[in-house]
Amino acid sequence: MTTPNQNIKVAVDAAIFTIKNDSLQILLIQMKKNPFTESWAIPGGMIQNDETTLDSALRILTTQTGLRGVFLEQLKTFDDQTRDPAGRVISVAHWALVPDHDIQLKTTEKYADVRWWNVNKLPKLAYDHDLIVKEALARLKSKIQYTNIVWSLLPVEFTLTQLQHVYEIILGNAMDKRNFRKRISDLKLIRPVGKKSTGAAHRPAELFSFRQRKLDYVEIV
Amino acid sequence: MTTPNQNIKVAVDAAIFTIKNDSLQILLIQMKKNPFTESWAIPGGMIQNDETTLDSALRILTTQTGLRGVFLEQLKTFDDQTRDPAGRVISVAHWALVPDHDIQLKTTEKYADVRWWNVNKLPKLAYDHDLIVKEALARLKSKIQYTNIVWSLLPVEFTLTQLQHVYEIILGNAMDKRNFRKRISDLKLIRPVGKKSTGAAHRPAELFSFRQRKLDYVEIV
DNA sequence: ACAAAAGTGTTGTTACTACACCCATGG
DNA sequence: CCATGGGTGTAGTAACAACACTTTTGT
Repeated sequence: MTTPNQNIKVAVDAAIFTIKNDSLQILLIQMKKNPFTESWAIPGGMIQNDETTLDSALRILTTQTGLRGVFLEQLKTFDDQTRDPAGRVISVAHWALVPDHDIQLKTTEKYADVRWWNVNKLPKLAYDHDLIVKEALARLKSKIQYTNIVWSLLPVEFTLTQLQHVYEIILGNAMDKRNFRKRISDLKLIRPVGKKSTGAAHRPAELFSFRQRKLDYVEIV
Repeated sequence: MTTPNQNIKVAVDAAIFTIKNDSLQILLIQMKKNPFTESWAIPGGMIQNDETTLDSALRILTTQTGLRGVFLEQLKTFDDQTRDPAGRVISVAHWALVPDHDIQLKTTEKYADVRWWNVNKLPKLAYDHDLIVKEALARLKSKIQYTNIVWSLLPVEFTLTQLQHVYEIILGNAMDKRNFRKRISDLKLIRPVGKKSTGAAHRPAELFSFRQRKLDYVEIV
C-alpha cells in the first residue's frame, strides 16, 4: 500500500485561561484575515516542520503573554473537514493556565486586537473555537479536582481565601471555608511560607505556596 | 504572515482492547515494511484527505475486527519529530474496546500477522507505540471508573460475576462481591433481562444488560 | 452427595456536611 | 470603634469496607 498524497495542514490553537476580576477569563485575539476579519478566536497558527505541537503552543503562549513555566498541555485534536474554510487544516488544541499578575498582553501584527474575555460572556468565535473552548473548560473543571494545577493560576505566595476563590470561580459554587481548609490541608499540596499578608484593613492572612509548581496528581491516601 | 510550507503527514493508530482468557489483551499487527520488518505495532495508517481521524480509526477497527458499534474515541496526538524514521508523521491515536465473542481477526496483505497480546506481556513495539499503549491503558483504567464503557467489552447479556471480573482484570485488584453488587445496583447502569444462565454445574446466574450501549457518565447522585 | 459459583445483610469505621463566633488589622 | 476578612471545632449523617453462610444446579 502506498502512502496517499495528503493535502492536510497541521495547526495548533491555545485556550489560555486566567482568573481576573473574580472571574474566569480566556485570552482571545481579533482576527485580520478573511473570512474571519473582526472575528474573535483563540490564538493559533500552523506548526513548523521542526517543532512539536507542544513547542508550537509554547511559542504562542510566550508570544501573547510573555510567560513561561506555566501549566500547558495538549487538549484534543479537532479535525472536522469543514472547520477551516480555507482548506483541510487539523488543529491540535492545547490549553494553559496563567496567573493574573504581571501579565502584559502583547499585540502582534498578525492580529487586530488581543484581550481577556469572561468565559461566560464570550462572542461567537471563528472556526470551531466555540467547541475547543467548551472542551477546554470541561477539562479545567475536571482536572482542578484531582490535580494541583491551580498553582498555575496563583502567585507564588497566596492566602487560603485566594485559593478557595479560584476553586469557587472555576467550579461555580460557593464552598464552606472550614471544610475547604480541612480538605486542602489533608492533601498536603501546599505549605505555609511563614509570612503574613499586609496592608489590608483586616486581620493579616497566612501565606502559603505550592510544594510543586508542576503537574501532580492528588493522592487520596 | 504566510503559511509555512509544511511537510508533515497525519496518521491514525488504534489501540484496540478486549478481555480474553481472563486477561486484558491488545490487538497487534506484525509489520512488513522497513525498518520495522517483523516488529509488532498497533494497527494504523495515513488518513485520507476526505475523512476525519475518527472515520479513519473506524476504518482500521472494522478492517481488523469486522466490528462496528463499539466504544471508540480519540486518545491523544503523538508528534515527536523522531517518532517515524521515514519522515515527519504525527499520529492522532485512538483507542477502542471490543467484546471477545464473535471476533474473527482479519489478516490483510498489509501485515505479516495479526493477533491478541496480553498487555502484561508485550514485545517491544515499533515507533512510539509503547508510549501510545501506556497512555491508552491509563485512560482505560481511569475511564472505567466514572463511565459505563465496560458495555463494550461484554456481550449484550452478562452476569454480575462476568462484569465484576472485567473490573478486576482491568484495575488489577480483587473486589468484594457484595460491595461490588451494591455499587453497581446504585448506579442504575444495567437492568435484569429476566433470564438466567444455563449449562454450568452450579446455580444459574441472573442475566443483565446495559441500559445504554454508548458512552455515558456515571452520575454519582 | 459433592463441587462450584450465585446470591444475600449487618456492623464498624471513615469521610463529609452543616454550622457560628472571636481575632487582628486599617481607617 | 467600626468594618473587613482571618481563623478555628464539633456533632450528625452518609458512604464505604469487612465479613460468612445458604442456594441451586450439573455431574
